[in-house]
Amino acid sequence: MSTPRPNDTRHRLLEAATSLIWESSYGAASVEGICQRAGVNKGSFYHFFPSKSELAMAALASEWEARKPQWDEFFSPLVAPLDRLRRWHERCVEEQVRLAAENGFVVGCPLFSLGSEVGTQNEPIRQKIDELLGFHLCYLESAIAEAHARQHIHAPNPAAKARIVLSYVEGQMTRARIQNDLAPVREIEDGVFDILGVGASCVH
Amino acid sequence: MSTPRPNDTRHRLLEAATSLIWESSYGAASVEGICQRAGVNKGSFYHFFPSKSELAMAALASEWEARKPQWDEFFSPLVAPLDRLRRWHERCVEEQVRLAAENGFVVGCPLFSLGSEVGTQNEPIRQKIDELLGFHLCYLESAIAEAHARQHIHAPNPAAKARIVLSYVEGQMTRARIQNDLAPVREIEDGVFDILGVGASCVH
DNA sequence: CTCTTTCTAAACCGACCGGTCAAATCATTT
DNA sequence: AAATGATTTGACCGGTCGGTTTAGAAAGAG
Repeated sequence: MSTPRPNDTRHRLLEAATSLIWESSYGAASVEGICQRAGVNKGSFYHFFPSKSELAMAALASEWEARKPQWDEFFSPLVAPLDRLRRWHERCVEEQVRLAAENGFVVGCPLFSLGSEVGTQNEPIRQKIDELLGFHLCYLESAIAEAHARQHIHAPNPAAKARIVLSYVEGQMTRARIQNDLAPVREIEDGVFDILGVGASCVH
Repeated sequence: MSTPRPNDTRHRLLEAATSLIWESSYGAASVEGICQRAGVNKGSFYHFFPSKSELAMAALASEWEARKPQWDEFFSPLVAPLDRLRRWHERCVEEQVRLAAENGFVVGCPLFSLGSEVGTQNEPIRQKIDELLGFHLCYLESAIAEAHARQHIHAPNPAAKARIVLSYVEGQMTRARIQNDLAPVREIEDGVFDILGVGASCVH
């Protein structure tokens, strides 16, 4: 009859951590602050997570788990390879616009922000982010390889091209955060297609 | 007769802050730690700088002041435009190799690391980094525009191309930090020339 | 030499940090 | 109803945070 809510507190903590770290930074997001946003006492925090860094890792894993289905959808083989990139970018812009409106400033990509912050300080988190970025790379490489196979673009080395595209995209996301301006996010699509050698007026 | 050393303490603080923030992060670099590395007491710190964030800004300004002559040299009009990029990249790799050996891990670009960490938290620092990244953009755009004018590459919109190259380069630098691997730094040159549409066996 | 300014030393501050704990409460099962 | 384990509470810990304070050393300037 009543709501089942299994592990509601744990879930709220994960969400609070995700949003707080995303908005500010790992160092600036205190355990106290995370608990406050989750409406939870600190004791409960340490009942579910052994430490702040373990929570961060769990939050990363949980975030990816929640996003993966959408990535699979965007990069579905049913979609033309270059359209996969278009839809994916479209979704990124939407999300950044929404978050910027909610928070008052552009937040960019949490993987890059968090990764470059704690990369030299916390090895487990570093590895986790490295793994997740590797997933991103896979999706990109797959689309690029298929676009090349169908001769939509010329990319004889899809893995190398995917690394270029990923670094460019993440660089733009981070520039957007640093400039506090959505423009770099919006121009990602043009930039990616420029990198892939697709004429601006080719499709769509 | 004795060493003149004007403002030696202030200078040591700037250097200590630069290296500590570069290696770890703004949040993780404490005032105490910075003073310790500089061999200075906290009282002296607050004699020269009103706050930690002001020190960070001064350190950024000082760093750029020290680096600018070299940038001007690398991007000198006497050098062929694409060679400017080559030498600049060469210097980046050297520096990252040295720092990685000194610190035990790849540090990447401090502007991006610091910028994405405090971008949403500290507006003055954000603006300062934005300004410095703007300088980088200018150097790149100039070289790209000239390479286009001399028909070494096709880049009818040098400003847009420069933004692509900068984001890619910074993205690779950050990936190097996150992966704790120098490979992304080393492949920047190939990536840049791929983006600029220069055939791999074109020059050099 | 003294006065004044610049700088350094070191103790000190309240706030907050990540993390702990024992007791209380809730939900299940028996 | 009793017992049991999972969950929640809020006070509490030592330590460190960014920053202040005050006394005095150094060093020119008159």
